[in-house]
Amino acid sequence: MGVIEKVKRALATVDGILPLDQILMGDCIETMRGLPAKSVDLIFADPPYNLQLGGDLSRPDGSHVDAVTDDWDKFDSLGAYDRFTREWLTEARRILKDNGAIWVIGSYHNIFKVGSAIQDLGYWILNDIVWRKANPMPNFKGTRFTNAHETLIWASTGEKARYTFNYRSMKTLNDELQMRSDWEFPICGGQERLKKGGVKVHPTQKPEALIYRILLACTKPGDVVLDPFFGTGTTGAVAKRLGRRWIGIEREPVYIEAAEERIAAALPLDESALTTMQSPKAAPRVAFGALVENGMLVPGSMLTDAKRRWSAIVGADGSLKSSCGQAGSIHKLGSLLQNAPACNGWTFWHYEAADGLKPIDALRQTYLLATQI
Amino acid sequence: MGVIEKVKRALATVDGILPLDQILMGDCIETMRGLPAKSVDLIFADPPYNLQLGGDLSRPDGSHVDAVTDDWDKFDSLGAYDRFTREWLTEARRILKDNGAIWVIGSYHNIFKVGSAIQDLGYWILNDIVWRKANPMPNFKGTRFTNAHETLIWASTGEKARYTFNYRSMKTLNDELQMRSDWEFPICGGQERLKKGGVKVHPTQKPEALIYRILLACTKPGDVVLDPFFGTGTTGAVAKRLGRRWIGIEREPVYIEAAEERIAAALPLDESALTTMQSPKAAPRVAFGALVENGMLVPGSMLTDAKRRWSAIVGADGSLKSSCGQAGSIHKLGSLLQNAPACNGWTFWHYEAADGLKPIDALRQTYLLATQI
DNA sequence: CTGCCGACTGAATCCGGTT
DNA sequence: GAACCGGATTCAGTCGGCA
Repeated sequence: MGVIEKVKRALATVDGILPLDQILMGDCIETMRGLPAKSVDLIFADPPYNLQLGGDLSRPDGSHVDAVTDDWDKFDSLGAYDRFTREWLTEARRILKDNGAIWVIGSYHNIFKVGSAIQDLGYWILNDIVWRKANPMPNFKGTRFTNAHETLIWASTGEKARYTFNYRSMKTLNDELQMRSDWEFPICGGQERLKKGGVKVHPTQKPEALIYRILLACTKPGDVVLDPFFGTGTTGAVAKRLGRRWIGIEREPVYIEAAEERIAAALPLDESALTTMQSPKAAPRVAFGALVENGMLVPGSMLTDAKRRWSAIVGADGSLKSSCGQAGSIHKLGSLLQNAPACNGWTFWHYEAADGLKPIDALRQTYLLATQI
Repeated sequence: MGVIEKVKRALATVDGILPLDQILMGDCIETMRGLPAKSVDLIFADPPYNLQLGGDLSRPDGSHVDAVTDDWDKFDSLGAYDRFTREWLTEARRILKDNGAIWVIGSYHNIFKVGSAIQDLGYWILNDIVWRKANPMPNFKGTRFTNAHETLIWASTGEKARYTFNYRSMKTLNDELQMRSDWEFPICGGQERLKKGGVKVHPTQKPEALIYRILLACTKPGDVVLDPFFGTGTTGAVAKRLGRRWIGIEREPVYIEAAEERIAAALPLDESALTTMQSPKAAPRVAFGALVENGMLVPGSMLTDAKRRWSAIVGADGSLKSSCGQAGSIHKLGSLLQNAPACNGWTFWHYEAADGLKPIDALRQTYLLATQI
């Protein structure tokens, strides 16, 4: 640990001052002990899964599967993993504000231990969320079902605790349907996947779209998000983009270095580039929010109707806000402004393209083309 | 309990004879204790979820836990549910054959306790499966994500245990793609939903399609399926349709009555429909040498791989010899040349047919057809 | 510049019968 | 029970090379 980190941790401990927008190098549990009680709004945690892989695995074509063999995923026994889980979850609950909440992601290897501990420690589960992978690794030997999803648990600090849930944002993001407990995203790859010398920096980097949705749903701008298993800093990068404050805890200097660089390059929303995220596999129906989530339309950009009589600003959740303060989905705001009973937002709203005004439906078509074929 | 049931249970206990295709009335755990060890092939269990609903929780002895009003009670109910879960899962493991398996369905209220117990008791989790509800109940208050799925756990009796998985059947069922761990079905309604006087008989009747896929994937015709929380007998009805034997345990006479009626009306599929896609493993083994013996390949002829990178000469004994002097079976030489841990010689090696290069597996298929019919 | 083809890859508890 | 060895087994997507 460097001098600066030591000073930061000392400050955090003695004065109750949070080391915001920083990575604390060190052991997860020990470092959490140095953070003040009831001080953060949200915790996102991607702990080791305790995979217990047997021998090598090869594909039908004979090539070798690159497994997660890192030391940080090794535990002596199921009991040891259980104790580790309960220890960090205990610290997490101490650090959370009363109205805070926690998200934990895992697979069947560990999520039942995590969920069980969460319940035992007095948290109150609000939902379990399924991340359906659009492109999971197949089961090469044909011995089981393709392991095509991971599970997230969302819990408040207790049964009576209040918590943040931006219901409208989620509904708008999902094209005016309630957001369900099953979410589909592709695994993290392509440009988004951090590499060094052509080799992936971290074996289990999570997609930004996943964290984006969580932070959008469960935090307000300015809220403090703690990630005790920071890795290469997906949580930090998304928090910065969304105007949230963040704290990361990470043990491995290699990951920290990659994360620092990555977060420094991340742009807050109104400046962020068009291609920050990978396209997800498209559902037949495209939610307007998906275009925003995937960077095809930048939050803060302006839409108008074809004759530029009305204009509106795109929100981070895929909502639109007009200059006179009205807001809603693309369809709802269109009908409001025109004082019409209904409106097809896809053809009504236009964006400024390089070669002139175009309906946002063109973006939807592009999106479909990019993701369907 | 009627006299007949008593006699049946006595038989099961004393003689190790299974009471097949019958509903045993009684407490789940107590009745399971009367069944012989290592006697059933599959257990499907839909235990009560009633963890956080206050007074609905039943203790293992059948008594009801009072409404949860304070922390002490909450801990007590959580602990009571945990003990109940571990008790019935312990009996289940005793009853299962070594090569048997168990499926349990639950929601976030109970599935983490169930999964944790399954791991602690020595079962080996094979997959967790997500049932995505096509038509879930919305979250009326808008306070959380729509709870649109339930989770199933599939586990064998231990890490090294064999288990049944009809891979080909599942792949065929899924349009020639591996079956994934996320399944979509509508909730049980319409004609399928059992009603009496317009009121649903059971509050949580599961769709037959769900059980159908499970039994098709994890049992063979004639296998014995036990459902310790039989309810209105979905497991029995599907088992009968699919030509599997079944045993149900249920406490409530109302459910039993509905189940008996329902199962009596269920029609078995005829045998031809039960013939599912076979794994190649089930086909008789053909020695490569047999093809040579039968003149389908002439000793001295040349085989190559699909890209003609390697070639070898067929020996009179069905061995292959490469130009660089290496020799062995079709599999061994394939792996040697490629420097791979393993190789399926049937698909690796090709012969020169009239219409181009073909895998020698085609010859095997011809041979099988000629000798089987 | 585009389009096609091949190589590569991702949190994976990944074989089974016979000697 | 260990060792042997026959032989079954993959989906979606990205990226680079080449025509």
